[in-house]
Amino acid sequence: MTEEQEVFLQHIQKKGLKRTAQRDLILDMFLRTEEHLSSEDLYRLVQKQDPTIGQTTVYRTLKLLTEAGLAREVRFGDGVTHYEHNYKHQHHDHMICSECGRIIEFFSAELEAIQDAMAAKHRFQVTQHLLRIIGICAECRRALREADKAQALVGTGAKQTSARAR
Amino acid sequence: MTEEQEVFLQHIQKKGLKRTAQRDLILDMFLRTEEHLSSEDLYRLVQKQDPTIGQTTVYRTLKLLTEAGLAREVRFGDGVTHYEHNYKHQHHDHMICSECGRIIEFFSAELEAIQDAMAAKHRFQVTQHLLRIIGICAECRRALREADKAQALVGTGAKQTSARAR
DNA sequence: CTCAATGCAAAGTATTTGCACGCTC
DNA sequence: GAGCGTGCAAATACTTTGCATTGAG
Repeated sequence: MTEEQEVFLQHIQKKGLKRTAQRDLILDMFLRTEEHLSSEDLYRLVQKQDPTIGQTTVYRTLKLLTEAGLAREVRFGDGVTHYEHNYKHQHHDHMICSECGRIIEFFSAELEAIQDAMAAKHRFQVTQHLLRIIGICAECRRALREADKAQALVGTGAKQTSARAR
Repeated sequence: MTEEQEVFLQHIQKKGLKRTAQRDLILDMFLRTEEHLSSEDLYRLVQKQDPTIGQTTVYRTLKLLTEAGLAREVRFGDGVTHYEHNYKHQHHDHMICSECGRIIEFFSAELEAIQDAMAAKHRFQVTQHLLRIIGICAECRRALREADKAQALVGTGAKQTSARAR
């Protein structure tokens, strides 16, 4: 039994809820995945193990995991709620590449400190914070540069877009 | 004709689009409002001036304003897209009170600098960034403290929620 | 006179809820 | 056994799309 499972059980019991095979499986699949999962993603993973499980249960269980402090909701702005590990995981922020969708996690103690200072200045009691940097990752930048180079060699006036919208 | 209207017209023309009474009105109402508007909010405002205008047009025009650089999409995580002024407005971030929904805008040059430094470290080219601090604002904190105090005086075991969910 | 814009209704997404049945505690 | 949990379908909330009509350039 992992520490996370302990935490989950304790939360379950404290709230007078029940342990079920579905919840166990969903937690298990969630823990195995070190990525940002949407409910849909997790649903698909869980389905492979037990096709009878319902989408609704995954939604509900993710809420439960969030309450228990095991998961954290992250919204990247595409209308889908993603979840990531939150138990004994240091808080971190995200850079999102608008070209390839890659997500880079990073952490800066300075950043955290300044955020806290700003909050204190407004006598605002922080519950959580979320920082999202959107832009173009190193690889996509290189790819784009090469595309432009190729383009320059062709030297025609043909309109080709080297940058794409998301 | 304000500068913003110029910008809008230029964008319209550059893209071979057309100027319409609806677009003018929507832009006008948007400019008059120094708040974070959802499409729904703006729709209601615009309706007062011209009840024949459709929700769809407001959605479409807000996208247009965003393209033109006049508006900026902000998602606070409640599933609704909000828009705020973006033309010659300094970038700023938000603290959101989970009790009353109040939104406090703030800016920190240090914060911006560190974000840029973090991005540079990952050779990530920043397009935009978004920082959201969620917590409890000064007023709600005070209200909650007072509620707790009153509660303590009563001294009963009666369950009263001093904190509310959103 | 052409093509974009509009408004409506319908379709899409993502998520939540009502409900009858099944399973923990 | 009592009540929570489950899966389904339906509902909801926000946003986008198809389409016929209207209107700008």
